[in-house]
Formats: sequence, structure tokens, C-alpha cells
Amino acid sequence: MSDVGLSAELVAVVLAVDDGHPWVLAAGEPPALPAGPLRVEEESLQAGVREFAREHSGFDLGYVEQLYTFADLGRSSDDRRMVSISYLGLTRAQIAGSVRPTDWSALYDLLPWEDRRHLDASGADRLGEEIERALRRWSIGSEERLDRCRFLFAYDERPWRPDLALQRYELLWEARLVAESPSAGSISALTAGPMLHDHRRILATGLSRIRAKLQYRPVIFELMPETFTLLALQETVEAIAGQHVHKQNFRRAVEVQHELVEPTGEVSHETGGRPAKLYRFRGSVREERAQVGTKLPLPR
Amino acid sequence: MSDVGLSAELVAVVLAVDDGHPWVLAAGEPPALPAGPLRVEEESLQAGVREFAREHSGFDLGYVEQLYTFADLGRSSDDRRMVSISYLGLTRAQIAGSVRPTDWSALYDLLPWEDRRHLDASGADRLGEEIERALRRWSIGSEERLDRCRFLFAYDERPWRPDLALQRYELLWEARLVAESPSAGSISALTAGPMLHDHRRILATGLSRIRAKLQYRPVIFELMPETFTLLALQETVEAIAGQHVHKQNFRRAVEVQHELVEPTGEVSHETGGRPAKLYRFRGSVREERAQVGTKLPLPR
DNA sequence: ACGGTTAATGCTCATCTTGAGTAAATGCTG
DNA sequence: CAGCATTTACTCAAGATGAGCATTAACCGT
Repeated sequence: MSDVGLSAELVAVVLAVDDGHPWVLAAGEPPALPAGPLRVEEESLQAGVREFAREHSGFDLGYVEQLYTFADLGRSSDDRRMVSISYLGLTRAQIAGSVRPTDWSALYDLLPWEDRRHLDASGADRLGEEIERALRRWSIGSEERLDRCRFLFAYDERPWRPDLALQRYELLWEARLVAESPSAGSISALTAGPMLHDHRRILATGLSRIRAKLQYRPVIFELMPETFTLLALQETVEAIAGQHVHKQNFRRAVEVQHELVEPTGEVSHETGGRPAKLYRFRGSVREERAQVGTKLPLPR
Repeated sequence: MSDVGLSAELVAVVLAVDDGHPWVLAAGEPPALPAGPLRVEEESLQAGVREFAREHSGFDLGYVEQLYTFADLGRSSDDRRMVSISYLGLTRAQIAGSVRPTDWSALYDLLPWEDRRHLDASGADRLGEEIERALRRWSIGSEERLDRCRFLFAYDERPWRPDLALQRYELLWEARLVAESPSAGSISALTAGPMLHDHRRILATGLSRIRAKLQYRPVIFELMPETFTLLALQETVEAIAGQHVHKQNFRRAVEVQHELVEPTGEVSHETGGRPAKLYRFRGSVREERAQVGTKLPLPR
């Protein structure tokens, strides 16, 4: 076992949604995800990540899941092999009034093309059009590249698949459109500036994962407060999915999964119109076993 | 960065299906998955796994995917922290006539309860009934345990979900029904004997992963020879899923995905009855981009 | 050549699921 | 009280899914 030149760290993608705005724990210049050495004493990695996130953000993680282990050479500047074990964590943090709000970054500032919530209405999508022009230019002469762009970025009437965030990042990286690309051509302010090491890739991995998971497991409840209206639930899903969903169908999907939520009996008058019933997640959802098999809809 | 007492290894779950029989690269006493130290020179882990599998089995891996990284303390016998990065690999190996057939184990000898292909017909399922009795005994007095058993093992008319193989293993482990459980009660020949370290858990992780993947990506083609009949394709899916599927519906699903396979024009007379058309996968499927979005059916 | 056997292949049908839209209900505000 | 904003209740067509019946095409032994 050659452990010379080997070191390991934990990297966390910690997500929170505050009133429809998705946030990720990331700060600094260049922006970096929270990361730290793997301590030898730690019993389990999972527990290590939780402790680590609490120290960093002051919030408890409701949900923790391993993402991916990066260990390729050339990831770090020095000549040792760095093994990064990355985790996804979800929390109910309220960013606005939190202790250190500057620890958080707006998720879609770091991955702007992944937010398409503005699309249905108006239509002006400067960034999207700029990316499309750049990608089509990059694809000239390669049918394969063109197909890949069409598929991932939903050109030519193809459906947009939210869960392909990682593949999109990798494509943009290859096409030299993100700041981290080797000799990046840096298209306008696509990503503002580089993130530390390969942290943006790790972030994209986390976003892909939670979006995929949303389709077959109700992980959003880890992002919701104790009680909430159905609209608030929907907006949280939309914040993660980066897309709007059909309101009536969303409600139907939620209600069909009896076992998922139950009305508290209270109503909320916050929104101005007809007051909305407040709901809470049923106890059974909070236990692992029932989570598998219930789901919330993601649009195609 | 504390790298004292830290070492890393690769562990591979390499699967192959030969004429409807699923195999996994695992040998020795106790049986062990192929594993080896992470070499410092290796550029990428993925490449390391491929090379490693070629050395061990003589076969090339068509598909490689990272599974999970195990790094909890107490996994190994000595007092260092062992980080195991596990991978799933698929290959077209033909076990019977291979160089070292004894390197392979029949998949369902190691996870017998995951094969339910015999169920529809006869009905005699000694192992299943034995497990059910043991689990119900274990659940006495705990509604939560009972619910979990019912859900994972499809008791009381619940549907069997092939992709929950890992969760089932973990449940059996808790219930002390597998050989690796601490102070195992060892129910009959449930698992014959322990596997090395936590290798059976890693194997179950791999099985869960490929079964889940099958539902939204046509990964089976990595297990098929160049040309094949639709029945052969179906039997390979069934081997991995551990379940039979409705023949006509399976064909419909395959044909509907027009991008997936195309007839070669040849026919096979191997089976005795009406000769079957031979098919091959379309070129587009072999490239990453098209794989996302096509799928084969798994029964509920 | 012939009836029997074994699969492959073609078609139908009821049921669910999904996407999308219309309309009614409810409480607040000026 | 009228108008407004939003929640909530239904409807409908299209597509996907699960299950079964019927037909066709080869081979096999006699």
C-alpha cells in the first residue's frame, strides 16, 4: 500500500433554499466550497461532513449523501495525490438573517445557465443565446459535437433535462466556455471568474444529483421549514430544478402521494390572495424507508 | 493534511452475463472482489480500474462507473484508515470458455435472495420463505422494522423493487442474517459464508446501481455481444434484474426506442423454434450522449 | 409429406399517467 | 361591495404500461 504522497479531504456541497432563492455554501476569492482534511479520528465520513458543515455554517444538515471521489492526478498544484471525497448536504438555513450570510453564494451566480425559470414568460435570454452561438461555432465540422450540444442544451425542439447539469458543465469546459477551462476563451461573463480547483465541477455534480433524486425521492423536504404552503413547496422545487412546473399538476402529484404531506389545519395569509392551507410532511416521510418510492414531479 | 495512517485502494465490481447467467469477478476463500492499492502514477482512477480489470480477468471493461467510497474506521483489521474507492465495470466476457473461469463467481450465489426468476412459475421458494419467517420474527414489537421489511422484501402484496438490493442487504445485515453480521445468527445457508471485509456490501451496491441505471439508460448493451436476438437481450436484462419481464412488452419497448437497435438482416437458428432476427446496437447508442434518455423496461 | 413442438412476431384492450387548460372558491383591499 | 390575487377543484386528450390472444415460421421425428 503506497501511501506516500497521498492525502484526503472532504468537500461539501451544502444547499439551502430561502424563499425561492437557492444558495450554496461557498465563499472566498476565488470562491471555494468548504473543504477540509479527513481527520483520522472520525468514525464515519458522513458524521465528519455534518460536523464540518456545522462549524462552517452554523446550520445542521438534514440530509447528507456522498457524491463522488475525485482522485485524478493534476488536480492540485503540488505533486501529491489529493483524494477529494465530496458530499451533498441539504439544510433549512435561512440565509438572509443568518450569522454569516456572506458564507453563501447564490447558486445560479455560479452556474447561471442552469436557471431557466425566467424563460417561459418573456423570452429574452441573452446568456442562453450567447452560449448557443458559441457552442454552434464550436460544433462546426463535427456532427457529434453538434448532437451533444443539441441534446444537453435542448436546441432544435429537444426537451431540457435539468438533471444533466454535470454533463452541461463538462461540455462547456471542453468548449472552453467556463473560466476553469484550460486556456479559456471566456465568453462574456458566463461564469464571472474561476472557482477554486475543480469546485465548480463538484458543484455541478451536486446539482445534477439532487435534480435527479428529486424525480424519485422527496428530498426537498430537507429544504423546507416545519410547515409550508403548497406554493412554497413548489417554489422550492422550482428553485432546485431551475424550471417552472405546472401548478395544478404539481398539487395533484403531491396529493396523490398520500403519505407525503398532511394539512396542519392552519392557513397562511402571507400571499395576498386566497389564504393557503399550511402543510407539514408526514412523519413517515422523515424515515428513510418511506422516502424511497415517493416522489415529486420534475418537468421534462 | 494528516496522511499518516491513510491508505487507498480500488475495489471493482465487474459483471458479465453469459447466456442468461450473471457472473461477478470474485474468487478466493473467503471470496473477495478484485482490489488493489491506488498507484501513485495512475493518471485517472477510471483508467486504473480498467487496467486492473484487464490484468485480473483478461477482459476489457466496456463501461466503468464509480460506485462509492468507503472510508469508515474499523473496516479493516489493522489500525490505519483504509479508503476504498469502488467501481462498477461491465464486460462482454464469456465465462465458460475463458482463460481462468474460476476467477468468476455466480452473482446470485453471493446474493441468493436477489434472484427471483424462478418465482412466477412453480412457487416453491424455500429461501424466500425462510427469510420472511426470520424477518418477521426480527420485527416483532417494532412496527418500523416490519414496515421496512414489507417494503424491501415485497411482503403483503407490495411490489418488489429490484434496485433496492443494497437496502435489502443492509436490512439482512442488521437482522443478523448474513454471514458478515456481527455475531451472525446465520440462517441456514443464506449466504454460504462470509466474503472478505465488506465486499458483499460493495457487491450489493453495484447490483443496486446497475439495476437502477437499467431503468433509464441502456447499459446492458455493454454486456451483449456484437449481434444478438431480442430474446438474448431480454434474458440478459432478466439476469441483471433478477426477474422475468413480459416478452411482448419488452419487444415493444425496444422497438419504440428507434435509435436503440437495428436488424442486421441475419437470423439465428440456435433456439429451435422459429428463427430469430439478429440485431445490433446502433452506433449512436455506443456514444455517451445518446445513452442518456433511452431505456429498457424493468418490471415493477 | 405431415402433424407436433418451439419460438418469434403481430395486435388488441383496459388502465394509469401526464400535460394542459377551464372554472369556481375564498379572503383581502379600497 | 366590487375587484383582485391566489388557492383549489375538475375535465380532457394523448401517451405509456401491463396483460393476454392469435398468427407465423422454422424444426423434428415419423
